[in-house]
Amino acid sequence: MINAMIDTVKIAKALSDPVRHKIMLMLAQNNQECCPVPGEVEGKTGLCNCEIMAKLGMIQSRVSYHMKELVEAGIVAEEPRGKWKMYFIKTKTLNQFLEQLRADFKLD
Amino acid sequence: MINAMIDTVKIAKALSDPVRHKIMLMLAQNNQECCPVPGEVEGKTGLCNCEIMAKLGMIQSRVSYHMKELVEAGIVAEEPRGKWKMYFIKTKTLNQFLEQLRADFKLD
DNA sequence: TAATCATATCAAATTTATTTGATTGATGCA
DNA sequence: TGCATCAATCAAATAAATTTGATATGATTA
Repeated sequence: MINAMIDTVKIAKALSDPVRHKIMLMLAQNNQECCPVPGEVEGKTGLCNCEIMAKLGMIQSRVSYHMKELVEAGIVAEEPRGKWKMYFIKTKTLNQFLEQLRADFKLD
Repeated sequence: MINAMIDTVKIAKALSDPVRHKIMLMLAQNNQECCPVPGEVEGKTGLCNCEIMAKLGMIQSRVSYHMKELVEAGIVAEEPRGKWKMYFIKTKTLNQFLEQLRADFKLD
């Protein structure tokens, strides 16, 4: 499979909102408590929408909006689990993002 | 000197605008043509405002606004050179930014 | 000093992003 | 089927970011 082009501006924008940053931290910590079937993608377990709502104390449509932004930026994967939806951090894409920045800005 | 705290959300926001991303790429390429005294910070040469305006074809106040955003995010340094102002990419801070993301998101 | 040049700042206009509450659609279960 | 649950979408409201043109500041030069 050919690597998708990394849109660094788009990913940076996804990470530039405090709510989404918190969500990413949560996803990275592999927490999952409320959903019956823990998911696994790239060796990581995921979170469902309901748990994110609970942890952040935010209403459903707000969480849904931000999850969509993260998915569209390509740094979060989603997978339906019955009427739930599990979200997973896309480690590979984030690594590519960092590599791209490293190359663009000539870092070490 | 103690390392300044890295505000990843703030830096991501700075990088999330296409104009600023272009500017960062330009700064990373060490170009400098129009200014009499090339600057040097962290081993990099810099760019003056006027050259950024010319390269991007943008008016002065617009460039000034974006440079301020980059400086306030901590990823660009500025240094007056007479009536010009030179800008430098802050490689160290960008490296710290990447390291922070790597740790936050448990990347390799 | 006066004029010029480079940049900063400001207010207004515009555009884009975020939040909310309501509604819809889809799934699972009684 | 009918009901309950979870998530997506929509429209409206709000907030934040960006752009522009005008003006101000500060340095250089004639």
